[in-house]
Amino acid sequence: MRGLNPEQYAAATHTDGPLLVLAGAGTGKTRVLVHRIAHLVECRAEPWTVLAVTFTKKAADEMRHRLRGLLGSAADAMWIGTFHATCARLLRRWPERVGLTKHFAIFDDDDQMKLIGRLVKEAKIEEYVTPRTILTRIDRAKNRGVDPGKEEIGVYTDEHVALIYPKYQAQLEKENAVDFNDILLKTIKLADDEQVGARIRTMFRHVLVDEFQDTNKVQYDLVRRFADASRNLTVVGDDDQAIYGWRGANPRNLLDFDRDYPDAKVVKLEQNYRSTQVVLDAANAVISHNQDRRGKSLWTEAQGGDLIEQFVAGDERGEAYFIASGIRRMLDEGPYSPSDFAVLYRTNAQSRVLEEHMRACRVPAKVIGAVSFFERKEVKDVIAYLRLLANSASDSAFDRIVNVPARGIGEATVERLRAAARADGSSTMAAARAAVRGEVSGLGAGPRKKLAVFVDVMDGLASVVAAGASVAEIIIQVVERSGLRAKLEAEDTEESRDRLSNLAELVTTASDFDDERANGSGAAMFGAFHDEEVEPAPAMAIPQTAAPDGEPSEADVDGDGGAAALRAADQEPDAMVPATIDEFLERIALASVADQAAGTDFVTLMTVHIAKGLEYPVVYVAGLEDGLFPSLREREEQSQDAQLEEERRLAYVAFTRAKHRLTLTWARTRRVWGDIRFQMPSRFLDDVPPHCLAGGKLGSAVRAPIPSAAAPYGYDDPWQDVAAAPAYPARAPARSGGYANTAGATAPTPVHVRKPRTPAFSNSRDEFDQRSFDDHEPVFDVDADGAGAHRKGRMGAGFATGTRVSHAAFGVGRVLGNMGEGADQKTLVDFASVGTKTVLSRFLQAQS
DNA sequence: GTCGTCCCGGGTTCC
DNA sequence: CCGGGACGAC
Repeated sequence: MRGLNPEQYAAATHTDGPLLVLAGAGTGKTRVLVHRIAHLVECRAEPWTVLAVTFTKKAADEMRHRLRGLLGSAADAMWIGTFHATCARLLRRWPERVGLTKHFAIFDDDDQMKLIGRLVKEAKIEEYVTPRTILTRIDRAKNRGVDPGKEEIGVYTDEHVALIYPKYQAQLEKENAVDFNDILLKTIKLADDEQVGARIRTMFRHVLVDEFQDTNKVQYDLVRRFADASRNLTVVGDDDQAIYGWRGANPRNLLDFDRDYPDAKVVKLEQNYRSTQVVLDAANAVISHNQDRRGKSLWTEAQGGDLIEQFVAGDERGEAYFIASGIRRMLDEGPYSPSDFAVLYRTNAQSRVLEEHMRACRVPAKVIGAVSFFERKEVKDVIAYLRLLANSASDSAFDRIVNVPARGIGEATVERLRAAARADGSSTMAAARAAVRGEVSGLGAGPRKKLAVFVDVMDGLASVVAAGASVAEIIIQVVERSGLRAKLEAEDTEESRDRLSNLAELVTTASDFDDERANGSGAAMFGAFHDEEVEPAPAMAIPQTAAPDGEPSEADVDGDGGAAALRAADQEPDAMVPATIDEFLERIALASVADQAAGTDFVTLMTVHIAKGLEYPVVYVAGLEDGLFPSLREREEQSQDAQLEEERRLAYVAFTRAKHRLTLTWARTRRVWGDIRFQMPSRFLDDVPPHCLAGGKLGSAVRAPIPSAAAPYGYDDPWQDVAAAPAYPARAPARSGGYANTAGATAPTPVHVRKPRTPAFSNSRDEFDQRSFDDHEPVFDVDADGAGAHRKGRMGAGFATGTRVSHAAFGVGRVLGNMGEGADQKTLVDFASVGTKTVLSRFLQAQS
């Protein structure tokens, strides 16, 4: 408890009952949470009765990591997880209570859109609504715990949603799947269940929730249930950082917490330990314009500080160049390393030009978010194979991959299968099998043969799974047997090589997962750094593994076994599908962009949303333009004012990420979807007090009204303003934006942005480092013709340099060298298809 | 049924 | 400006 200020101490050592911690940015919120948990474990509660809930896995990981510093391995005994991961685990424990089976799948946005798209088409209403609209409405209703089919908009219910939603939900049910909202909703149902509800509501004696301002109604309802018995509910948040209104978050949950819990102790944390006074003044000035806030003001002992730089560029490339070259210079001159910098922006679309200029200026940078790895087409395809393997009822997975890679099975065939499946209430996969046996009418010999090929592929893969292959091995086999590898290799384009290497990356991910699972318990899902077996304290009976007969004894997990009971959820063996596939799929579905490691050697480029909770010595906020930041799009569910207030909070979050230096930039013109927009400075720039700014006020007298149909750019005559701007014919990287307040903008040497032939930094993680698999024998020889047929007993010898070898995923290549020995021995191979890779030797076969 | 070309539209933000 | 869907040619 050392080093806490009085308020922090009061929060950390609060005894029992509800506690509300209103914590401003940079006030040591996480620190207090961690100390509070440590305090609880040391004096008030057994660790496994503590539940800490976060929004992102990264936040959970961070918390566990810090807790380990205080508590050691006891930190592993408690339950620290995201809302969704926690709930998913509860559902896996008692799936049948809410109409699921243990192997339920999680539908992501893509799956939802595809399904709704199909339903919209079938209902022939595609001229009236887009699937996106329907999905948004469904999500919005579910966020609020309302039945989407019955939600009233104005005085009437949305007929299209009312038509589609029941079909949508029915299909989910049929596929044994849930969407993100269902995960939470069904968990609430579980907590209200007469059989198991009481257990869930008494599982935890202390419940702590981080970023409470971001909870929506359903999440709040859920948390209240978790804390139902004990009332030991600690919520921590900052109403000024409520930036998820668009996904149903309700800051009133935080603001009115002491109305629901009148006996709640309230602690305010206002001393900021992160930023300089200058940065705080700017942030406070912006947020002070908001009406609807609980009101607290941050202060710091770090008086003064570097003034805030501002820069206005001619266009987005000038802006990007200014930022990239500025960082380059600081790296060259200063005591800075790349990880000291973050560039924040409002929308992902801004990332690209920034990334390009970073590259051109040889600044190692990484974009977080945008198209997440798991959203790549080829990755999703392989995942769909896994999903279909794990659950043959998954029509959505079937749809996705029957014909990927193309094997001549077209829409007409699939539609017949669908009809057949509908007729006898089975899945399309089952119908495909029936068709191969000739039991589906209307299918000729041709389609039948092609379906047989597909069914064979799936059966072959099933035997790989049944033989006990690890997830990484299964994925390698999927890539091979599906023909994906062959197809991508045949294409042999830059893109196809890229895709192959993404698949290799997927194998690496799976392999990490296998490792974790091999040496951890089910808790590996939650703990970030789960390197060792969870140590139960001697006196406690935490069932870490299933009893010999495979069933964890109910008596053991009953009562106070909170975290342990959850961990036990995945320990029950299943005849056909190992829980590992489910677990892997779940992890992927619940992975978030924020979880992508902000590398230690990179400048981080990300949206403001993702940056919440992070801090950097030097921060650039780009694109401070009216209409972009604040975004002024019309949205149906929020008033203009409410929206603007949220944007303001977003700016507040952005500014307060900076520890020492903050630079605000905007561009007078910006390309949006190909055409050039003329931009006005953000109104938030006006709010920054002049005394904080290097060079005084920005030339920002012109205020853009909210865009309208008559003035789509927000003002009447865009050209009028351009006349004042520097001539702008050649869209070359802008030198400076024209206005003079550009301290530090020394005239740069013109740099032509082009893709460098060799990247300045290499993403040098070995893309095909499969690392240690389980120590069992490789399983590739499950059938004679297995393309990955693996020769046993040839370990440790390695391959002579120059030997031609083949690999299930990468094809043929030439050996460059060996390293390591035994099962871990690796070989460096120059593959024809994907270039040089390090692979485990036992996955190679010598070519004669 | 596949593959190429053209056209249209893109929800900002995420678990 | 991109990518996905629609449509037409093999």
